[in-house]
This record gives sequence, structure tokens and C-alpha cells, in this order.
Amino acid sequence: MSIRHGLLALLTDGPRYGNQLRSEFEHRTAATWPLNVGQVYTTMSRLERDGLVEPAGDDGEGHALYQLTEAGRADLDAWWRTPVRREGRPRDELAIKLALAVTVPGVDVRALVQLQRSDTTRSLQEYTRLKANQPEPDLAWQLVLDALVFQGEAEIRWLDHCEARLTRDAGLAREQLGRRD
Amino acid sequence: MSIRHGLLALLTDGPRYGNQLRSEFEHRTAATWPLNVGQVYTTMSRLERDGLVEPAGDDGEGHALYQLTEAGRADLDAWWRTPVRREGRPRDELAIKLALAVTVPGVDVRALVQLQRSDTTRSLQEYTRLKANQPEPDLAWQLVLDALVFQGEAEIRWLDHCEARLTRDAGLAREQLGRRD
DNA sequence: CGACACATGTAACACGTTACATGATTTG
DNA sequence: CAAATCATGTAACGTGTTACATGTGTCG
Repeated sequence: MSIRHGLLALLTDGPRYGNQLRSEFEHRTAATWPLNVGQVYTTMSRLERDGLVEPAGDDGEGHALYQLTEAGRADLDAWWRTPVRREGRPRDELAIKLALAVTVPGVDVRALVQLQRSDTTRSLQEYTRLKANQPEPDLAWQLVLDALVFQGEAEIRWLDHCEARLTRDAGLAREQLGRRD
Repeated sequence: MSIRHGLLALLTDGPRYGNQLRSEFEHRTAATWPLNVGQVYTTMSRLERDGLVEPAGDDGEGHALYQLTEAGRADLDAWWRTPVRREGRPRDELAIKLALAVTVPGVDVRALVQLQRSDTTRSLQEYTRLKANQPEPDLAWQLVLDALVFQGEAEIRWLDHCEARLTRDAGLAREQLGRRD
């Protein structure tokens, strides 16, 4: 639902047309989540179908404008007033993957963790690179990037935590094995 | 793709049937991401369509078993050896929401941040409650829960960071306003 | 003119999700 | 026996995503 509401939010300022929406949306999340233009049109069609937006003529240069309806404004308002619940989020593929990896036989969990950590580290470096090369300071853009950094760091910490846990468990197992000898 | 590969992974041990897959999958992620049984069947159909699993008769009690094909084993193996890229993840609705909130006029960003923080805090409490009430120690289950906790904490930190940033910017604006007087 | 970017769509598909229909089996 | 649970499936829908078709305008 993030694109849906995102596009809706961009119409708050006033009518916009397709490509304009794409560039304004991307400008705040670019390099991380590029948005295909086609998606803007499909999403806008669905928003129109649901009565949240409506055509608003053109801007004098043939650009087909969209604007919020009353229902759209209400929907948007409800969005602002409702927190994004953690329970409602998509499944975390990495968490599931690692959880299954420690369960299923024949998986080199340690290798998996190391590979993942190095990839996540790479992403973090990419983020700092982006931050440094930022053309002009943009608050929205910076906050999104900060979110990614915070998440990436949390991921690294979690991976370390998992590895420590695995080592501890392996240590315990070895210990018990030793006792048995 | 997490359900797809998750179910695939559960077949590593040997053939399983629908409901069994659901309960084994849910056992490792339960209370956070319940999995509808119907979804198991639709997903297994698609996996069969793609040649990654195949029917394997029944277990003597009429349970329709599925098992991995060679292609399935290969696909799974590739999954284990490939990190989950941060770039490939779904858009972060919260990040986008806040980024748009600071851009669009008429949104009470501060209220949004506070509401979000209190909801995330609630989730974190729920996680610790779950951890305490855990019936029997299960490594996979614990790691998933730890992931959620790490993510939740990162989210809180990010929200604090955003708020501080907003306050600072507001302070700067006030200062400049003061200078102008 | 030819190449390129802008602009608007549409068609097709993937995955996740829910609701529903149907039996079989167990249990109070 | 009735109710609950287990089990298998299907139909329908929603969003996200890509690829393609098409037209217009601009610039070297």
C-alpha cells in the first residue's frame, strides 16, 4: 500500500500528472527503490476506480492531471493518523531464511551468515557513498537514507547475535560431547 | 519469495503434506506472521507448475505428499548461497510515509512520529512478552523474534533521530526568523 | 532527419491473501 | 449424534512489476 498512499500524498499540493508523480516520488526514494512509470498509471487507474482520485483536465500542455477527491483526502488523512503496524508488514525474508537454515540439515549456516553480513556491509557502504555524493540537501531523501542505514546496522547486529548464539550452542554441544568421552 | 523458498526448504528433510508444511512453517514464525493453509496449497501448485516439487504419493493415511525435484534442490541450494539483498526488499512504508510527511503541507509530522513510536514500543513489549511466555525453547523461533526486536529498536532510534532533526531544523528556522526581526 | 527523452497508456504475470466448498476423522 | 478439528483444494481479488506499443516534442 505504500505506492498507493504515496501517490495520493503527492496530490495534496494540487493536481499532478503521471510522469510528474513518478519523478517526485522517486526523488525522495531514488537509487533505493526506482519506480517504473507504468506503475504510476496502473496505480492511478486503481485509485480512480476506488474513487480516491479523479481526472482534472490538463495543464495546458496536454498533461493529463489527476486530483484528490473528498474520499481521497479522507483516506489520506486516515493514513497519516494510523501508525504502520509491525505486524502488518511483509514477512522478513532474511529472518525466515536464517530460521529455516538452522533447522534444515545440510545447510552451512555460518557461511550463510558471513555472506549475508558482507553483503549488508556493502549496502551500508553504498548508503554512505550516496550520502556523500548527494547533490543538494533534501530532508525527505536524507531521512529515507537514514532509515536504511539504521536498518542495515540492526541487521549486522542481529547477524552477529546469531553467530554468537550458534557458537555458544556449538560450544555447549562440544562440552557435552567432551563430558561423554 | 519467502514463502516459496520457505516451503521448499521444509521439504529438504523429506516429503511433507500441506497442513504439515503450514504448521512447521508457522512454528518458526508464529504469532508474527500466521500462514493461511490455503496459501500453502496455492504455493505448492505454483512450485509444481515450475517443476521444483512433485507429488510423492501419500503417507498411508491419505495425506498427499510433495517432494523436491532435482530442479527444486538446485533452486534451494542457490537460495542458501545467495544473500538477501537490501535493494531487493519491498519498499519500507514507514520510511516513505515519513519522507512524504515532511514534504507535504498540513501534516502534523511530530504527532505522526509520536504515534508511530508508541505503536512500535507496544510491538516491542509484545515481543518480550512472547519471549517470556515461550513454551519450549526453539532456536529458529527465538532468532526470528530477536530479528523483530532488533528491527523495532532500530525503528525507535530512527524515529528519535527524525524528531531531533525536525527540532533542530525548526530551531534553525526560528533563529533565522529572530535574526530577521 | 534520426536519436533521444518525455508522456500516456495497456497487457500480462507473479505473489500473497482471504473466503469458500468439501470431505474425513475425532471427540464430547 | 453434533461439534470441532484436520485436510485438501479452488476461486477471486489486490498490489507490485515488467515489457511493450505509441505518440510528441526537442536537439544535434
